Amino acid sequence: MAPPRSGDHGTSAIRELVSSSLKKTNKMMKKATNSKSIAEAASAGHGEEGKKWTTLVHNGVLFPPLYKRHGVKILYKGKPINLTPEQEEVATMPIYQWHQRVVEQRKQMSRKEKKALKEEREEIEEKFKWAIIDGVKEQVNNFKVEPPGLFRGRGEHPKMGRLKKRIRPSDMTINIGKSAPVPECPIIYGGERWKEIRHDNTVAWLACWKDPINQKEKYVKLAPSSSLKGRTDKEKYEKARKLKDYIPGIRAAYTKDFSSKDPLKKQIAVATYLIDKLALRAGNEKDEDEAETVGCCTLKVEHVVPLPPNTLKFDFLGKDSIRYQNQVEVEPLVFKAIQQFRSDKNQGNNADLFDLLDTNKLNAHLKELMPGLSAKVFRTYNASLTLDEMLNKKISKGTGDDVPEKEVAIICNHQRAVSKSHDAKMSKLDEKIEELKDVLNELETDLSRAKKGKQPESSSTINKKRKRNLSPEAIEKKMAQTNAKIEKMERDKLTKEDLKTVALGTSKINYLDPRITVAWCKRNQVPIEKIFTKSLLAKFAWAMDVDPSYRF
DNA sequence: CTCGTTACTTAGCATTTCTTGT
DNA sequence: ACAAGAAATGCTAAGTAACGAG
Repeated sequence: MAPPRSGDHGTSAIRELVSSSLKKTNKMMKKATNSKSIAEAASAGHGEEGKKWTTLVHNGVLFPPLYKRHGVKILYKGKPINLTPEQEEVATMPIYQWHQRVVEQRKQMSRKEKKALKEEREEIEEKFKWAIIDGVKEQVNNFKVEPPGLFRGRGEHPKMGRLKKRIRPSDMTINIGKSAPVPECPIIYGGERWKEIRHDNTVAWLACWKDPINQKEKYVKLAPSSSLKGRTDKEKYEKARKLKDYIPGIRAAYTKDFSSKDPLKKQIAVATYLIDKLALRAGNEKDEDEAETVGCCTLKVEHVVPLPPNTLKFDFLGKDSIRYQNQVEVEPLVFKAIQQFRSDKNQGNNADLFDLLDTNKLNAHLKELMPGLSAKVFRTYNASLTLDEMLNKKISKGTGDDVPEKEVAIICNHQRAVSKSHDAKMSKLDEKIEELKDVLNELETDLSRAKKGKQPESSSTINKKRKRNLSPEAIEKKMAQTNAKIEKMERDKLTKEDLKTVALGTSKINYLDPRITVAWCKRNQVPIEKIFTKSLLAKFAWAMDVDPSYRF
């Protein structure tokens, strides 16, 4: 029997790293692995309800270096002002040129210096990088404490520009196994204590603190490659697959409720329809001091415009203030319902479209239809099912004409800003295509001359070198190659333009059941490394042994 | 039921690293 | 050997959703 789950996750490289650094923590390991049998017993059966681990050992978190004074004074009414270190630190944050200079200095450093600095950094980080959970050494995701700075936020955030203050050990709660040594507070904070020490094995976090900007709890957790994360990720996809079995019934139920006399039922039905059909997010209520964004339940009248006979025009800012614009034909009853919801509201455009509804009620209703169902499951279901269908309908593999993930990214509205260099890249491609076309023209002249047994002309502006006297066949072959190059570049150009605002990575990380991809690779003899990066391979280690016939 | 709290996933963009063409 | 460009990773903000107290 394999040691606890270490065999089915992590690359050999990771394992090598692990074993080399294990020596240092050998003592702790011993203690942790001694309870292995308990851990196995827990995970073999169902374990205790809500229990995430039995033993947990880690070294806490790594704080950023304290601020180092530079002593440059700022002028106020022409006079230099004395600043306290704290004031100077904040004053330095908005000074763009100063930061540019720091960046420039770093660039100037030689390769060697950079490497040395990096190694030094890695040595410090090594200690915090790992946790031992139920006897297995796993990577910690975010062991570096977020440094202080000026808060930007996304979109029109009311708190933009606020100072995000430094996090200290006294802000930090540590969660760790009862028998594990409590990590020491860093000495630079001279005798400061952790805020609290907990031994809560019903949660997956190693440390937490309150974000000073939004007063929300933030957590230090294990990396996506960990078996704990892998397990929950797999469960997410299994739940989405279960929805597949329930979906006919769910659709029948909400279709029936489109004409319900109970107004709440009717709103739930229409909202569920939109979440199912358009993969909208649930839409929790938001505070005044957050950017004004919406999801399904928080849509306003102005966000959904009915265009007769049965089209809805959506236009609103969703998560991260990303604009959702879409125009879709809907069921006539849904169209009518939306018209009615809109006209019911006499407060105008800013009124809630689903005024009787919130995510609590919606999810409570979904739970009645399928155990564990909530709004977000529909996004996973929709994305994964779409990919599965795309990959299995196209028999003509490897044409490379279309990116199957694009469809999914568009459904989920995963967008990205057009890169600064996009236009430059496109014109460069154009240039190269023009060059190749010139080459082609010249080859054509050469060909007709060669056919008549003449030497090629050597007056080319492109190629000053004297040409070889090639046979017509050889020239034709060259022409075909050049043509193929041009066509490839034209295709590249099209896809590049097509995908310039589409973020393909988000769905790959969060919505697409990796087993679909792995199985497809197995069926088509495509190495999985071509599709998943190193970190995705680690994250999806649990999916690698899937049967080639797997369907979502 | 509502509200604040808690714990977790999902997200785009900045930064770093790798690859490629010269 | 190197710079430019592409790809990968890192960072942390911004969501979802469950839960418990009143």
